[in-house]
Parts: sequence; structure tokens; C-alpha cells
Amino acid sequence: MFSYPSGDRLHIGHWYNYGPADSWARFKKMQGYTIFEPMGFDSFGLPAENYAIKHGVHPAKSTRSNIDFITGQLNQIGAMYDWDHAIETSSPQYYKWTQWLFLTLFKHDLAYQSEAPVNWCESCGTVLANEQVHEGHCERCENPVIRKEMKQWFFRITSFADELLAGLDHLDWPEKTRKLQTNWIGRSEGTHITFKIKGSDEIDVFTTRPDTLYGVTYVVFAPEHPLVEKVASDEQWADVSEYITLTRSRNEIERTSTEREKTGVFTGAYVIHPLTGAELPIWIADYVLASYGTGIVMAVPAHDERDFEFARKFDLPVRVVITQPGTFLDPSLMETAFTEPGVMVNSSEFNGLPSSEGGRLVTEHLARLGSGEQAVTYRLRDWLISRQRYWGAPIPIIHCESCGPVPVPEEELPVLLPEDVDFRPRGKAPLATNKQFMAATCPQCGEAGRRDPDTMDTFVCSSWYYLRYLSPNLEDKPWDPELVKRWLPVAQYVGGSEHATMHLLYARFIARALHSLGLLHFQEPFTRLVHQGIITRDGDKMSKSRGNIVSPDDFLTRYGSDVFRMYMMFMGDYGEGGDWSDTGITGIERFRNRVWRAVGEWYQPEVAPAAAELPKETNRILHYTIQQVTRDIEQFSFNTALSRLMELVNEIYRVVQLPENSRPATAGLNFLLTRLVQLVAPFAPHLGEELWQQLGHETSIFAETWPTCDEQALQVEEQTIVIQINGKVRDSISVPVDIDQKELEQIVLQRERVQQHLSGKQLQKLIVVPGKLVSLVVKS
RNA sequence: GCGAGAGUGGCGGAAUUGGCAGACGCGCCAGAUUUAGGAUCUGGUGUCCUAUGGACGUGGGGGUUCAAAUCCCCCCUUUCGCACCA
Repeated sequence: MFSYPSGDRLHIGHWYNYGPADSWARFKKMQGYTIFEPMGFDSFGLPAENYAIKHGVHPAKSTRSNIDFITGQLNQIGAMYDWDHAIETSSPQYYKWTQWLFLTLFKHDLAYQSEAPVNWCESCGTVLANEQVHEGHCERCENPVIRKEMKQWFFRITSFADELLAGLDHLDWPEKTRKLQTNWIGRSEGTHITFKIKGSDEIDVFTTRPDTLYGVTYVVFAPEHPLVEKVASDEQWADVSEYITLTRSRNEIERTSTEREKTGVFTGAYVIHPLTGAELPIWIADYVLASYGTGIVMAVPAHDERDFEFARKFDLPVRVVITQPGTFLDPSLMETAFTEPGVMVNSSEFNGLPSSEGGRLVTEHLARLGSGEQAVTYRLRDWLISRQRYWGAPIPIIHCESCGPVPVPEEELPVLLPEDVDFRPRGKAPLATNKQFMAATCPQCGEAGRRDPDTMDTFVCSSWYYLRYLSPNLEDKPWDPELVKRWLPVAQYVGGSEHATMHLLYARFIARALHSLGLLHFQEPFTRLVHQGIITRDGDKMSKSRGNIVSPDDFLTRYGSDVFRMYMMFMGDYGEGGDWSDTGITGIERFRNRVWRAVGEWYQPEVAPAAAELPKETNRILHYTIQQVTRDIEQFSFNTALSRLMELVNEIYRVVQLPENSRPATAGLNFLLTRLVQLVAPFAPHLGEELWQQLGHETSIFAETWPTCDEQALQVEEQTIVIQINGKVRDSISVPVDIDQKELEQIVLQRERVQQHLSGKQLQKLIVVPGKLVSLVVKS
């Protein structure tokens, strides 16, 4: 587990994450597993820094006090955290190794600096990774993001795109999350096709539809494409440069809105079609993205929605080259593009071929001519990791006039984050204002250089923390390979689904990168993943602006943490979350009290518990409960596990109120209560320990073995068989489990109610489902 | 627009190799206990009707089947993710 101390206290989401996860771990511990349940703080980063700015304190200070306060709260959860292994990503002992990670990637060409259009958030005053932009808005502050050309640091996550994709198949992760990552990586297969610009260079386009090549009527460059300036004709240059300026001024939402009408201008240049030799005009338009594919699109208006819209607006020709077999498409009458696969027409020797085969042949043909080849493109971009903010790990690079970017030697790590910095955001890296920090000599040539003023994205810190948990105080290495071999990868990871395309993708990438360098024995960091859902209030997400926050502290004071965490587990499916109800928690409070009272009133310490003294039926219910609860906790179905425990408690209350002669013997009841306490303990650890002591034990209940289900005890002698007539339940009977089928049929047919329904009618069919029901079909 | 999930009593939710729909809990009703309130214990509680029986019932409509919340087709609502990705 890893807390993010961006605020000053734990909210209900933290509890929902940590409480049930701890119950699962306690259950596993009782099952005999060795459990390591660490807790630490992801204490660098924008939210922590913004909190500090808002409260007018230094982030080092506010982070410290937040961590201290939250640690106290975490202790209330009653989890098995191993505080000796706690880490803080903002401590030099930790970020020394985050910097080491950066340098390791840099030395293997997996980190690089590049001038590129990046996402810039005005209000945060920093660039953001693609993953941190949602619908054109900053993920954190929700202000619009603009495009800016900047030199930034990137991690080469795209080199691992295929691996990251393939690795998903072997993970025990939610289907949804794997799908999300699959879509985010966005692999698409197609063809690179080379077009010659008339009187100039050659350019490549990427297309997934080589079968439509004969339908290209123009080509579109992204406005930012570096060649635009070169190819634009003198007559068109004024228009072109005006359009480029206009594009730059637009923010991402304006620009990428699909609602917006398409815009663009003609460049005055032409390309030559590689197969027909036709001259096709080159346009620029902002519907083409510079960062995807080659930044240039071959436009096929007849078979692509966007190209069609553009062509209609600017009166460009539409040429049909794919049809459904036996039909005819008139370009002048089309109201929308025909985007389905079909059969090639107007395509010279390829006519009559279906799309898929035709596309393949066109690609092969182009390859022979040297004007094309198969290609794969990804939606995934390299991970932009530099931030123009203060509260993060400094990038351990010294920029030298003559040597370029030079890594800080490992023995000089960490590059300490200076405390004396004006960190208020103003669109420039705050560290750049600290002369003392910036001044450095080049480790390579000894000349004066300057430090990199940027800090790393917090997601870099959290991409490897699980490795550090094992040996947080190790001084000469980031992690201990022996311990890593013994404990990792993580057997069970629990966290929010909001991390699907950020943390969980980054951590996978880092593990794979380190594995490829021979530094880790595994490729995937988190073998099994479960997401907790979101707890809502009145159907809405809790937020300050809605004023519907449920404060854990209030409920803790009133009910205690056992009841609080059990209620969260009882509310609904763990992965779905649920809607908080102030009254619903009383059910759990009663449950806890009933368990407490049952032990207090009916357990008699002077009598040794004895399973044999339990009535058969009660024993069966006990073992059924053990079986179900074990299965349910295993798969994080805490709500049904608690239901089963409630049923067991109800059974206990029932049997103790039976008349003296049919009540279970004290030894049997003692046994039943002992088991109950063990089964409840992972859900309510405080109650579990307390009752265990009352039962006369001096050691922790979590050192006990989890009860196992005796299959024998589950056996019953009689079972209820339902009788259906024409699909409706008309009767039910109790029969021996080993009853002969013929005998059962006889009994069924003799039943009075069956006779009633049969009289004057004809039995057409009789179906026996052993152990469940007998279904009769009758007709008059 | 594309992708994934969800829709079951007054409420939260169970039940998925098709086999008694509504487990468990909240709320509500009744009884017991109590001077009273609270707490506790017991029983009841899907809807409707001509009521020891019967009809209907899992977003809507159709289908397969002896049997459908569950499988198939169409539609509606809703949540989440992506969104001009060529």
C-alpha cells in the first residue's frame, strides 16, 4: 500500500482501499502464508506542492506534518503494517535511487531529451504526460491544457509497447483494466506509403487501409509538421503561416473537438501518387495530429469519415474505390463515407479483390517498387517525465556546452533538492532561480555547466517503490536482489482503477526495462490485481464542492474501526463500490454486538470445546460457513462472506434458545463460538483479538490456523426436491439423497397435488434433475 | 462516435455450468421485555387477486427451452474509459 499525502487526512477512499485489503491479508496469514504488508508515502508531487502553496508553508514542512497525522490515522485502521519498512519518496535516501533509475535508463538510451509539442498546464505551470490529460484538461486542476514546443525528458516506453501488450494476456487482472491498457497502447497494423513531393523530398504516410490507395485525392500534413515550411509555395505561404499561428493559439479541447467543423489550407504543393502518377494537392489541417503515425495522412474521402467531411467542405474530389459487391456508389450523391470493407474497384489490376486481400497485395506491390512497407503504429507516446515544478526528484543531469547532457556520477547522488527556493509556479522551473543549485562542473570535461532545473514526474517515484519496501535502508543499492527474488513480484495488488493507464502502465514498463537490463528476474510487477470501487454518497462521487463527504473520523468515534471497515465491506461488491448509508451501518453494529454478546454469554471457559458435541445440523452449517467464507474472501467477495457469518450467528442464537433437552452441549457450543471468533477475526481484528483473549488465549488470534471445511460434515441425508408442472413450482418433497430415480418418480406421481394437476390430462414428459427437481409436462 | 460494465422489492444488495428469484442487511409492521424511551429478543414483510389457493414479477420487446435474472436478437436507460489515432 502506498499513501499519497496530498491532503491532511485520510478520506473514505483510503479506508476502502486499505481496510478490506488488510482483511484479505489477515485471512491469508491465518491460512499459513508469510505476509508482508508495507505502507509508505508517495510524498513528492504536484498535489503535495499545491497543498503547501495553498497553506503558505514549505512543502517539506506540510508533507512532514501530513505524514505524521496520516500515520496516526492509518494506525486506527488496525492493519498489519510493517512500519519498519516504511518509505517516503521525498526523502533523499529514497530519491537518490529514483535518480539512479533515471540514470540507468539514460545510460541505456531509454531516457532522452527531445524538443516536441507538449501538454502545458497554465495553472500548474508545468508540462504533463499524455496520460495526465483528460479531455484536453489537466487531470489535477481541470484547467485547459495547451500545446507548447519544449525540450523535455522522455522515457522510451514505446520501445516496450508490444511487450506491454503481450504481457497483459498472462496477468490475473480485471478484464476491464487490461482492455484499457490495450486501447491505450493502441497498436494498429497498416502500411507506410511513400509519396514523392513534386520537385522536392519524399514523405511517408501511415494508413490502415492500403486497399483504398487508389482513392487518395489529396494529402494532409499536420500544421506543425517540419516540412510544411519547406513545401509551401510562395503564393500560399501567407495563408499557411497564418493557419499555423492560429493552430498554435488553440488549446487542446478546441482543437480536438470532433464537433468542430474541419479547417485547413492548401499549401500550393503537390505529391505524386506512387501507383497512378497523379498529382495530388497537399493541404495542412489540424485534424491531422503531428504526434501520431508520420504526421501526414493520405486522404481518401470516399472511405474515411473525416476526409469526406474535409473534402466536401473544400470541394475536393471524391473517388470511390471500394464497394459492396454488386452495388454502385456515386461520389456526387454520397452523404457519408463508405468505411466498411468491400471489394476494390477503380483500382487498376486490383479490381475485384476483397479489402483485406487487396490491401495486402497493394502493400506487397508497393514494397517491390520500394514505395511502401508493412508498418505498425501505436497510440502510446513516450512518457514525458520532466516537470517544471519544485517538489520532485531533481533530474540528475548536468548540461555542458561541449559535452551536452552528462549524467551526474552515481557516487554524487543524490542531487539534493534545495530547500531555499521560491517554489511558487510561474511557468518556469523554480530550481532555475537557485544559482547555487544550478552551478555545476561538467563531470566529463570539467568545464562549467548547469544542472537540469526540472524535476521528475511523481509517477517515476511510484514506478519502483515496491522494490524498495523490502530494504528501505539499504545504502549502496536500490534494492536487495536476494530479497527481491524471494518476495517479488507482488502476489496481490490492490488499488484504484484510476491508475489503469498511469501508475500501472508505468510500473509495468519500468519492470520490463529493468528486466531487459538484467536487473530484475521478473517482467511483470503485479501478478494479481484487484480494484476497489468507489464509495458514493446519494449516488454522487464524494467531493467538497458537492458537500457530501463522509468523514471516516466521525464514524470511527461512534462505531469504532471494526464496524466501520466491516460496513464498507458489506455495502456491496468490492470492485463496484457502493452508496454510503448512515443507517445501513447499524446492521453491522448489531452484528458486532451479537458476536460479542454470544461469546460473553454462552462461552463457558471451564469446559473444553469439543466439535463432537455439536448437533449434526449445526455442525453442517458451521462447515458450510467455513467453506463459503473461505471462498468469498479469497475472491474479495467480502459482502457475501459477511452475510454467511451473519447466518452463522443467527444459527447460534437459534440453538441456544432451544429447550434444554435439544440445546447443544456446552462443549459443542464452546467449539462453535471458537470457530466463529476465528472466522470473524480478519474482518474485525480488534474484536477478534479481544474475544480470543476472553476465550482464554494469550497469543494473537492471527497466529491461529484458519478453520478448514470438513467435506464429510457437509453431507446431508435428506434433501428437498421441487416438483414443477408445466414449468411452475407446485410442490416440494423431502427425500433421501441416495434415492433411486425410479423410486423418486413413483413418489412424485403419487403426491396429491401432482395427482390434482394430472387428473384428466396426459403426462407427456418427466425430467429428473438429480438433487434439485422433477419437472413434469402435462397436456389436456 | 468507439470500447467495456451495469439495470433485480421501499433501500443496499444475493443468486451466472439455465433448475424454488429476492440470501444477508437496512427500513417497515406485529409481539415479548421495559415505568417510559432506547437497547435487546421473536415473528412477518416482492406486487396484485375472488386469498390454507392463485396470477404476475429481475429496464422494455421478441425468441430458444420441460425450465431463463442467467442463453440468442432488437431497443431503452445509466456508469466508466477513449475520443479527428488515419
